[in-house]
Amino acid sequence: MNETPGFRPLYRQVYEIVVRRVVQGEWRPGEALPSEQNLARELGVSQGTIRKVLDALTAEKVLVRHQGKGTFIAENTQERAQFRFFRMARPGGKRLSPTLGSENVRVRAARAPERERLELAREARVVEISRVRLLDGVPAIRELIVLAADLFAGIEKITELPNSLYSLYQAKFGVTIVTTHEELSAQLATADDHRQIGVDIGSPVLVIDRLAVCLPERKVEWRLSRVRSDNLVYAITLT
Amino acid sequence: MNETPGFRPLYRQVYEIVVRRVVQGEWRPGEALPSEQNLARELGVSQGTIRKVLDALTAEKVLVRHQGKGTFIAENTQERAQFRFFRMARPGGKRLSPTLGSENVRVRAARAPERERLELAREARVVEISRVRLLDGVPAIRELIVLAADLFAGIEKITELPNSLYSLYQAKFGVTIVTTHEELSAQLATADDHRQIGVDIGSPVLVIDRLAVCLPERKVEWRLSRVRSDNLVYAITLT
DNA sequence: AAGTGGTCTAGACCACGTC
DNA sequence: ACGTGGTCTAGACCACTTC
Repeated sequence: MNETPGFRPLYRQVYEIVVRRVVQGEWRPGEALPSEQNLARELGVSQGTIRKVLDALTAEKVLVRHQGKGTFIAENTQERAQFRFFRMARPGGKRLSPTLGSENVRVRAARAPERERLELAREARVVEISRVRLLDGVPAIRELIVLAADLFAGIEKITELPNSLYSLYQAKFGVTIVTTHEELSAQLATADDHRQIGVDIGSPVLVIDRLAVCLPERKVEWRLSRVRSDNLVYAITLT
Repeated sequence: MNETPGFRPLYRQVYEIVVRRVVQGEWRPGEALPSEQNLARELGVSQGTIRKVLDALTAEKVLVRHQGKGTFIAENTQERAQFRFFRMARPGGKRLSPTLGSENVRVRAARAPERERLELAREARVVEISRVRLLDGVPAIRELIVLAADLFAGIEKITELPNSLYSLYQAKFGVTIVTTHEELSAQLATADDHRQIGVDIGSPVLVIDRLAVCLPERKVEWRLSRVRSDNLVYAITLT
């Protein structure tokens, strides 16, 4: 008579404990966690069990481990965040990093489609960021970003937003993006595209509709990017 | 004085042994491998070590494991291969499965760009497959597929190619695709696009340039897909 | 009941980085 | 020399499947 209706392995519980402590900011980005031995003793489990947890969080890119040094909170540094979630490249090769063109930030009430995508309450507010980014100095991307305002209080007061917003989210607001869902399509350039990124009206643009999810599972950012498609590709490896 | 110039952990060597046996077809797709205990004994390592290897191959989707039953060679069934490497969907939701429109297969000498992409010798031959695929019954995708002919001898004699070629590659030619590199861009529909998938000339199409890599690392397929972009997206989750 | 993968432990030793 | 993560082992027990 073994019912075991809700069997949950020990490492699962330990995983949740560690995640909670990471999310609460017990260790800052770049800082080291206690060693495996110490964590194991502290939580009353064996080294093998805590190891399984730390390895899982490393696979999720929440932690980084260095043999001989320790286990650290992963830093969403500019470069790292860039190469992880920004996937534009030249055909056949070199990954690109965008630089900032112009930007515009405002806080306003959420509209219906935004509430739906971000799963917000009726009276919720959002931060809207619209900006133009350059590739090799040429205007190439239009971005419209919508954030759940409750998580990013005061972001509109930051004058110069960094290149990679995800490192800002982590450093200033404690929001770690771990997953994004993207939908790509091809569309024709509009008059606005022409004005902002200089493409001819009716030329092809790649449109990326992205929903970003943070560590304690929550949808926090909706981003629409329109990218000029001349001599430029979205590069991805599936495994 | 410990030089350890080429230190390689035991599980690495075991991994290569198991991969070799899988590639040589010692077990057929769907068939069970020996149990962990038996494999461990056979290879002279502990259960923990063989376990690490089998878990890695499971992560690579080469094996599938079922508690209480055993470890099996993963089958690239139609549905599975579809959902793994075919990423078209309706906006906001439902993944789609294509069906076959028309197809055309021929074997010919490799051209220069094909030799370069597939890393083929000067005198190599390739299989060229061009086909049109339907989504919900409507012509939607033009595919041009180029294969290294030496691995797929006789494929041109197969009259009706299956929906997912990757399951065919595995079942009939022992080629297991494990990775693909894709480059996406937006382009304008050509006269050929109009003829074959019915889009207006000058409307936007999503172009996917894919290079597929099989298990003992080798580039085996180059595929160019042109997809109509009305009410259709390429859906992907980044982690 | 028997066999499989999944979990968990305790302990040993190794490679790496730092002091 | 020391502490860290990385590897490897041996053994126990658990949950799941099949007979």
